[in-house]
Amino acid sequence: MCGRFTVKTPAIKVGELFDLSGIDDFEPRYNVAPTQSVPVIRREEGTTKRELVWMRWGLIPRWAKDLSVGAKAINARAETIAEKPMFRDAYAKRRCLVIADGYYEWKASGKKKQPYYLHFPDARPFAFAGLWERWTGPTESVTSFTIITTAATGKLAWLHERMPVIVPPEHYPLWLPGNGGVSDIPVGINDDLIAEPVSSLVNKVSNDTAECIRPIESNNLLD
DNA sequence: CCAGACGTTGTT
DNA sequence: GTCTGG
DNA sequence: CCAGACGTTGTT
DNA sequence: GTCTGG
Repeated sequence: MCGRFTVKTPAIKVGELFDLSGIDDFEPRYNVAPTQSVPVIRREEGTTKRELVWMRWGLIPRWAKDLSVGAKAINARAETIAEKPMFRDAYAKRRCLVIADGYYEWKASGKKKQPYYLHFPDARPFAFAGLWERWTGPTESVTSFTIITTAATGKLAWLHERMPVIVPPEHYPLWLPGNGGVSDIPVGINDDLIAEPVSSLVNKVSNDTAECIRPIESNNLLD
C-alpha cells in the first residue's frame, strides 16, 4: 500500500519533468502523512493543460458531513474503484498524478516493524495514480485525493501484499483525460524500485526533516 | 420502509 | 485494544 | 501509515 | 448522494 511518501525534488525540477508552467514553489517533504496537503497534478478544467493544485491526502466524498471521513480513504483498491460509490465518480472524471520520489512500507518482523524506503535508482520523481474530489462544507471547501493500490508484483511481494500504482510517464496523457476519455489503470513500473531499510521515521509527523531517512544498509534488499 | 455506512491494510 | 489526529 | 490518547468534575 | 442490512 502507501501510507507515507516523500516529495524531495525541488519545485522547479518537478515543473520541468511534468511539463508544468508557472507553478508555485514548495518546500521538500520527507514524510508526507495522511491529511496533509501536497502538490498534485490534474487537468485544468476546460483546457488541455496540466495544473498543480494543493490537495489534502485522504479523499473526502461530496456527501461527507465533515473532513474526518477522508482519513479513512488514503488508498483505493484498483480492483473496485470503478464500482465503489466513494470513488467511481472520481475514477470516471477526476484523476490526478500524485508527485513523489519515494514512499515507505513497514515490514513486520516479530513484534517490531521495520520501515523501508522505496525509490528509483536515481531518485527520479514519479507519479502515483490518484483520484481527487472537491468537498464543500458549511464554512470551507477542501480538495482531497487518494492513491490507488493494486496487488504487489513478484518483485515487491516479499515486502507487502499491496503496492501503489505508479503511472509511467508515457501514460500521463492517458491517465489525465483531457478529452473525456477513460482508460484502464496503467500498469505500474515498479521493477526498478529499490527498497532499503531505514532506521526509523521521526516520532512526530510535524517533524518533517531529512532525519527520517537514514539507511541502515546501503544495499537494496530486493533480490 | 428507515438507519447507517460509505475505506484499506494487516493481523488473529 | 481501538480510535483520532497529523 | 504512525503516534498518542483513551476521562470527569470542579477550581484557579 | 447511494447502497446495504434489518
